[in-house]
Amino acid sequence: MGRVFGRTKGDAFVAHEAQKAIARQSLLLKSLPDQHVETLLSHAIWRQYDRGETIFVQEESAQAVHVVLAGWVKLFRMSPTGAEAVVSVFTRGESFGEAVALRNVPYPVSAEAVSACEIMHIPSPVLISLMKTDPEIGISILASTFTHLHSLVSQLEQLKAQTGAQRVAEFLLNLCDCDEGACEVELPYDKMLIAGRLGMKPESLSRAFSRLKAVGVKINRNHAEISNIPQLRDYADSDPADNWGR
Amino acid sequence: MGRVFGRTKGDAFVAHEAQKAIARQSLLLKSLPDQHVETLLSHAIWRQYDRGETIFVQEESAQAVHVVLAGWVKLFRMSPTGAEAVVSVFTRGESFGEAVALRNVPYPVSAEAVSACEIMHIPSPVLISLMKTDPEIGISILASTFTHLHSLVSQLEQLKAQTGAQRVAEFLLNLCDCDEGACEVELPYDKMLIAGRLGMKPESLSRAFSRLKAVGVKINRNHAEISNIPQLRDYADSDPADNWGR
DNA sequence: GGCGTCGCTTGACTATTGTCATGTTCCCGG
DNA sequence: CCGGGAACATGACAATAGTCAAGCGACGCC
Repeated sequence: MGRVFGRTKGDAFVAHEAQKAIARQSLLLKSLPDQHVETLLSHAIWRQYDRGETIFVQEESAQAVHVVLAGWVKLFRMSPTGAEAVVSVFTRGESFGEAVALRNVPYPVSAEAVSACEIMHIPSPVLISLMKTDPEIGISILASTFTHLHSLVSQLEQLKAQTGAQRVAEFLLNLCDCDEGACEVELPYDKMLIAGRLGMKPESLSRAFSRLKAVGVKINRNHAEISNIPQLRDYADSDPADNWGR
Repeated sequence: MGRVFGRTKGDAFVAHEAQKAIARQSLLLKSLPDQHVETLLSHAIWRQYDRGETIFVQEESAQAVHVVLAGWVKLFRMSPTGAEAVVSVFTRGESFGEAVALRNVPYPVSAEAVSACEIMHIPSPVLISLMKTDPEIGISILASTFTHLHSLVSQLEQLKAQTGAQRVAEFLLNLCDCDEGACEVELPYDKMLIAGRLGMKPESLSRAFSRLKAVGVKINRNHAEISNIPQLRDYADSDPADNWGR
């Protein structure tokens, strides 16, 4: 199998139109003029990764921006003691590594495929040279970066101000399309990862799910039923200090 | 007093050279060509704020990038229940609001002066027009933004992987100049804010300080003595699960 | 088709943190 | 110099989350 760079980091493939279409719809590219998009697509490196494969590791220096076309990718940090902190989880149409790629600094996190993945890598020199011809590209990159910044801020707020069960409730609510009545959703990746993403242990996640039964949530394998969305939202935003019935 | 825009948001003042010098050394400006720096300085709005004064609030739309010249500023989020989550605390030479200013989107956080402050505001139109002439500006802004991103990632890791006392230990270590032997530092702002910044209640911070006595830390008012920096670092990075002597 | 691994759940126990109440000290304004 | 209030410390208690251990069940591999 053709290993690019001779490293065991993903197998190269040739992009089909369907894959390019996904890339075009990504937050990073969708607001750029077509001409630039085509340039970027034609210089991109396309790879697929198996579940568990490493995409890059902390401290490695950044050479590309990554756009997920299919599958799920987690960004995480290892603390000196070996504890893993999941920083974010990305899927189809999302991109990461923007701010790092342009500065040639080391990644602050590691990235790993948590399911089979297809990823498009845009080499940073391509991006930089294009940016010199059109500052609009810079704005686009800033937009993506800001989205990440925003999501990190939200996570911080949640960790600091909510209990585990409440964070799980918000997680479920984000999965729902509708915003009232009942809803059924599939959990997008396994519970161990969900636990990590929400800053808790798998055991605590299990218990959080049990607790949510009281506010009309039923979990079966990776399938979740929410009987009353507003009720769940109330729970998620309620003050843990108030003695909520229970 | 001359309220700019007729709002009660800071008093305008005319910048002295000393203040401009601080601005020039800020991460945001220091790598830019002199010519651009002068343009930005000459278009900047200079204001001072009293302790407790609001600089901007969440949801307000961003119109400028902010550079702290003196004093301390906190960025925080209010959860629906009224709990406050401190996202970051900035001081002399640091800037915030870069990513938001360029997109004209609402701030995800509120900003408040926690001590008397002097702040330089660079209106975003000035920045944007300059960016169109020189994409290097975009890179500079991305650099600042990346620094914030990185610090948020570190905070997330700490919150997810360390106990309160360990976070306090890291906080103290960041305050030290030296990296071995003993050290004395002043706590830069009051303990309530430190507690917020580290994601805990003031009571927990008090207890964390007591605990740190066991690893050679003495706190007296806002003065801290660390008798052995490597020992403290070991403590901060040790695994809470291991039964560390105690 | 059996079997082992791994993800997941549950229970018992411990540790950490938040909450509430109380008391001290310090700072600021009369 | 004397209150009054805010910041801070401390104790008792409750709630929450982590740890350890055991057990279940699905999936893949031989």
